[in-house]
Amino acid sequence: MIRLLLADDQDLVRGGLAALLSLERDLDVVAEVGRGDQVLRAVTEHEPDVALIDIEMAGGDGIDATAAVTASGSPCRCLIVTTFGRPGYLRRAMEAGAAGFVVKDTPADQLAQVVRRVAGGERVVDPALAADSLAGGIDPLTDREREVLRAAADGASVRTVAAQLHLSPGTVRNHLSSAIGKTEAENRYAAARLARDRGWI
Amino acid sequence: MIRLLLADDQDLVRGGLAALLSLERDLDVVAEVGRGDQVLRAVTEHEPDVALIDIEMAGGDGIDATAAVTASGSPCRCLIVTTFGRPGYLRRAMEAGAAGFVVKDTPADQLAQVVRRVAGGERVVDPALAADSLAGGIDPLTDREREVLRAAADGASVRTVAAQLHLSPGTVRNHLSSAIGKTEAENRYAAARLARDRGWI
DNA sequence: GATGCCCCGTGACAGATGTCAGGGGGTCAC
DNA sequence: GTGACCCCCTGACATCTGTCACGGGGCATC
Repeated sequence: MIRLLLADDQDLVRGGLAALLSLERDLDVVAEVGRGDQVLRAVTEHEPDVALIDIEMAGGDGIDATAAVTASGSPCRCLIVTTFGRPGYLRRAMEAGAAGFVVKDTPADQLAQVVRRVAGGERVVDPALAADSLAGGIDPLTDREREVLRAAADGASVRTVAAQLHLSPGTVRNHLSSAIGKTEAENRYAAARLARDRGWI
Repeated sequence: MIRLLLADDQDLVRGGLAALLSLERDLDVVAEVGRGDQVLRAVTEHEPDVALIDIEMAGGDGIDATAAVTASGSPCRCLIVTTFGRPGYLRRAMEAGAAGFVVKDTPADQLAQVVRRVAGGERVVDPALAADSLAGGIDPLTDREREVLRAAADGASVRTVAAQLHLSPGTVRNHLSSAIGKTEAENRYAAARLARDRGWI
């Protein structure tokens, strides 16, 4: 039997996945959690072979949870199952020690097979996504640029961002301008959107 | 037997819901679709009693799909099952003739009961959401304002938006200004974010 | 020590943006 | 037919934004 942990903040999705995977004779869902920061504890407590982890969860990023499991030295293998196939997510997940990465568009009948391969020691990555990730290139932004872009992403004025980060307005504008140039966007908002889609911020 | 149609663009979620609902003896999933614009055809073809429809789908809004089913005169009752509990979504769904509205945070073991109640003729609405909806107020935007705001939301320039909607740049700026005023936002992007969170666009 | 990169800041410029006043046209309800 | 809306457009204005040139300081690496 392959023991599974499910981490997803949407109850219906989690329950659905549990029902789906329980149809397989060799799979056993031994625990479910609804928050990223509960993953590690559940892993140590229930000792699953594979943890299926969503990225965007209330209460902690799934990638952080993956990193925590990896750092703990647990033999549990983390399989990211996420809505958003952003190249940056894939890269960050792999850096965090994930053993697999699939998007929720994956056909339902393939999930069990992916779980088995991950449990068997393989690394399983959505092939289309892997290509995107290579094509998308690496993050050209500096730490400050990321920070400023993130702060400005939802429409805050330059003055607000400057006050928030304890910078002069001119400096904020310079960082934004630089980020806009690097992303080849038309303005800060398009730049923020691009950076987010690529998983840079 | 209650006949069900599932509409969700994420294969894993759809498959999970199907597995979950198939555990119930009185429920029968007779069809699945992955696009909003395929809902109506599937309804006429398979004649389900209840259609579970996601809102945010590739290939057509679930609310539009609900409206189409309602307009067709089909006896099929539409139950919106969505990630985002935005007040405006609820209102729009109800206007489109939805018979129920639940978020994906709903406990998995309650879904079947909701489906039965909807099939039985009840209107079932997430209670917390209904309260939000009443508190959130109604959409003050005009059709044009919504359209312009949506087009400008991801960073397109005024010129681009104007060309896209066949308007003069000045008119676009006037609509945007009006929308900004109504949402009490600082700029178009903050206005777009606010309007989206409230389900207005 | 020189070079390179990043950070922080200033000043200046063109162009974009948000706002306002004003005008013409359409539709709908009273 | 008179308002009350909404739509579309114009022109003008102050402000914000994106860009550039320039400087100083810190911290690496060679």
